[in-house]
Parts: sequence; structure tokens; C-alpha cells
Amino acid sequence: MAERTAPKLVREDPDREPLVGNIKVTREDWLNLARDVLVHDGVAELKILSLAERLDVSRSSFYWYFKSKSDLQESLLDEWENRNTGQILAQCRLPSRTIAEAVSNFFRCFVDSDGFDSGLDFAMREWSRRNANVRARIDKADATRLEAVTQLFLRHGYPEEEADIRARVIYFQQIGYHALELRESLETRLSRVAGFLRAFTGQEPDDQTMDEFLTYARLKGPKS
Amino acid sequence: MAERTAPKLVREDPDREPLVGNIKVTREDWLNLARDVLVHDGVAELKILSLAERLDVSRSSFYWYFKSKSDLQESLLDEWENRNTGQILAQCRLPSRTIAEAVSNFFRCFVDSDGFDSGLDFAMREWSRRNANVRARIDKADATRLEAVTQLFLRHGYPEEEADIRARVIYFQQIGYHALELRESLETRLSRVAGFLRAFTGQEPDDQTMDEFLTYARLKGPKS
DNA sequence: CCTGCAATAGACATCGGTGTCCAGAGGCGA
DNA sequence: TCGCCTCTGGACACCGATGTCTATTGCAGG
Repeated sequence: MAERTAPKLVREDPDREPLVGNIKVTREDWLNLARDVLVHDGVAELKILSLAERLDVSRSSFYWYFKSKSDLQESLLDEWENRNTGQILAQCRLPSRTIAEAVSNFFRCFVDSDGFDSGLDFAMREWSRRNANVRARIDKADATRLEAVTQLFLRHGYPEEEADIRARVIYFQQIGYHALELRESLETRLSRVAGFLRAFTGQEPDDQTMDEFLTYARLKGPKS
Repeated sequence: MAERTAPKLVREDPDREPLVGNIKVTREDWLNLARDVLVHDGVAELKILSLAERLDVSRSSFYWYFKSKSDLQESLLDEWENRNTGQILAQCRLPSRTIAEAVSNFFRCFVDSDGFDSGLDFAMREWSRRNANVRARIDKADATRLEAVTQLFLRHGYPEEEADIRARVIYFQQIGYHALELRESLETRLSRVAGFLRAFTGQEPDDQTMDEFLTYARLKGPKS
């Protein structure tokens, strides 16, 4: 299995207040590491024992911060709910002169490495397949996002049925792209943007929109 | 958790040869049930103990048919590899008069309930996130499928770059659609087919193609 | 300095899962 | 009918995970 670098602990972060008293880790540390495990290894691999080992702390110390394992899981769910969907809604609501600009605003969620966290989103989808509670929250999130994308086409004068179809094409396609986890380079992805915009809007994208998007993507995209 | 009906056992299938000797289940029964669990509950839930309970058979009897748990998992992988990708390739290679017909052939994989098994595909994707071996096989499958869809556009005269883009739009969109697991009715899905064909090909689909596709979908689609 | 208390560690009981070993069941052929 | 061969079941050892209870640490404030 591939090695990953664990999230930085509060006690190791020079920018944070040093920990006082007999404290080695914080509730935040547990949560950060748990999210990391959830994303990379799935909910089934979320084990207090292995978290404790990776935090270099006793397992029973976990129970000081959380009532139980399901308490931790609830916290993770809350965190996700206040993040990914919001990113998409915010981008879809930005003012736009052309449909190409509007769609490229939507794309920005997915190239911005601080934006929509697709790993987290898929971890939740996976979890939802075995938990009705999680499932309900995912369904609501998808409906909300799809509605926002549909509105984006409606605002630019597409008829209702076409807006619905185009919203589904664009949202499903993005989810599908991330589902495949292709690990392409940023530039490879960007080389297809003009083509995608053409396919998604039915129109030729203007140069200004393209330039602005490419600049944004190179600025906010993955560092590697 | 939702109750599911377990796959029919060989000993319960009146069409099969009755089991001889002191036999309660077959290797095939173990595999069928294991696939069912893999699809619905994920690889982490694949436990010999619970399989044995659901088969109403002793756990240790498993070791007569399989060397170990990983032996079972290997068999499941082999089975998948000889199925889903083949469906897509076969449909993409069918002769077609128009691009709309070609794309609708591709769609048939996904409405035919005996065709492409999206649940199995996603179970494998999930598994691949924690297993480099599985990951490599998924990557290869995606590349092969995408290539087949690209060829389909090339055969209908699309220029190379556009064929690449359109193949990505259509394949990613299908994967994305299934990733969301929307549980729509067949008719709801079919109501959008004309719109999708328009968006995917850039052309108006002809009536004959539409009629043939809808007939096929209603014939081979989910029974429920 | 010593007392209080927040945080951690360690020991324990329990559970569920894996894999091994061997005994036992039960058709089938000689 | 008797033994064989195939499949099954039960017992055992072991491991890793959860959660509880209690002891211990070590800083902070009086």
C-alpha cells in the first residue's frame, strides 16, 4: 500500500498556540486524521486503534474526546455537509456574462485544489452505500447541486428541458471524471477545456473566458 | 439496513442437476453470494463467517473450495474482468448507419439489466482505491473502453480531437450517472434520451433510431 | 509546594473474524 | 454391505478491534 503523509498535528504546527498541560493531541487532530483515513482507506478502515497508533497516543485517550466511534463519524459527516456542496453553489451563483463563463465558473470548483474535495465526496458516496442516513444526505446534496447547475443554464436563456439535460450532462460528467481517478496532469486536463465548453454549451467559448479560466486553473490547481 | 434477497443456490434451483453426495453448496454458490456482498456491502464486508451463515453452512467448509479469503477475491476479480468491459466493447463495435445509432448502441449497455453491471463496476472501483493490483486492472479497463468509444466517433467522421472530447463526455457522464445511484424509473430516464443524443452528437437523432432504442430499453430494462 | 484536574496510559473483558485440525456424515461403487 | 471419497461441522488457537475502569502523569493556580 502507498505511504501517505499524515495531516500535521496541532502540537507540530509552529503557527498554532503550543499545547498546555498534559496534552499530546487535540480533538481536531483526531478529526483531521480520521478524515484522511476516511478519504484514502474508506469508512471500514476507520479504526480507533490505528488512529491512536498513528497519533502516537494511547487508544483509550480517544474516549476523552469522543463518546464512541459513531460519535466521531457523525462529526465527520457534519464537516462534509458544510463544505463540498457550498463550493458548487457559490460558483454557480457567480454573475456571468456568457454561458461559457458560467460553465467555466462551475469548472473552477474542480480544478481548485482548495475547492471541492472530490476524494471526500466519493468517500461519502461509498459510505452512503451501506448507511441509509448518509445516503439521505448525499441524495439531498446531489439534488441541490443539480438544481444550481440547471439554474445557471436557465439564467442564460436555455429552455427548461434543455437546461435540465445540459445540467445533467455537465454535473454527471464531472462526477464521472472524478470517479475514474485518472491522475492526469493539470495541463492535460486543461488542453480539453475548450472542447468541453463547446460540447457543454453548444457554442464556441470566447477567448477572454478561456484565458481567465486557464490563468485561474494554473494558479489554484494542484501544486505537484 | 435494507434487506436483500440472496442469490439462488444451486441446491434450490430446480433447473440444475440435483447435488449428489453430502453436498450442501457449491463453489459457484460461494462465488455468487460473495459477488452479491461485494457489490452491495463492499470488499470490507466480505467475511467468510457471514457468507457461511447466509449459506447455512459451516464456516470451515469454505476452505474446501478456496485456499483462503484472498483466493476467493482473486476469483471475483477474474470474473469481473471477463464481463463489463466486454459488454461495452461489443456494443461499440456494432455497425451503425448514423452516429445517433452508434451512441444509442453504447447506451444499450446501461439500460439492459443483463448487460453492464454498474454495481459490480463501482464495487471494483471502490476496491481499487485500497489495492494497487485492482487499481491497475481498473485503469486498463477504462483506457480500453474510452478507446472503443473514441473509435465510434472516428468511424462517423468526427475529427480526432473532437472524437476524443466527445468520447470523454459520454463515457464519464455514464459513469457519473451511475455513481450517483439516482434510482429513477426507466421512463424518467428514457424521457431524456433524445436530449442526451442531441447533446452528445451535436445532431438531431432520427426517429427510427429513437424508436428502436426505446423499444430495446423497455424490453431489456429493469423489470421492476 | 501541594492540590486539583485535564489528559493519558494500561489492564481487562468481550466480541467477531481467520485459519487449522480432525472427526463425522452420507452417497456411491465394488 | 462395506469401505472410500467428498464434503461438512465442531473445537481450538490466535489476532485485532471495541469499550470500560482505574491508575498515573504533569501542568496550573492558590
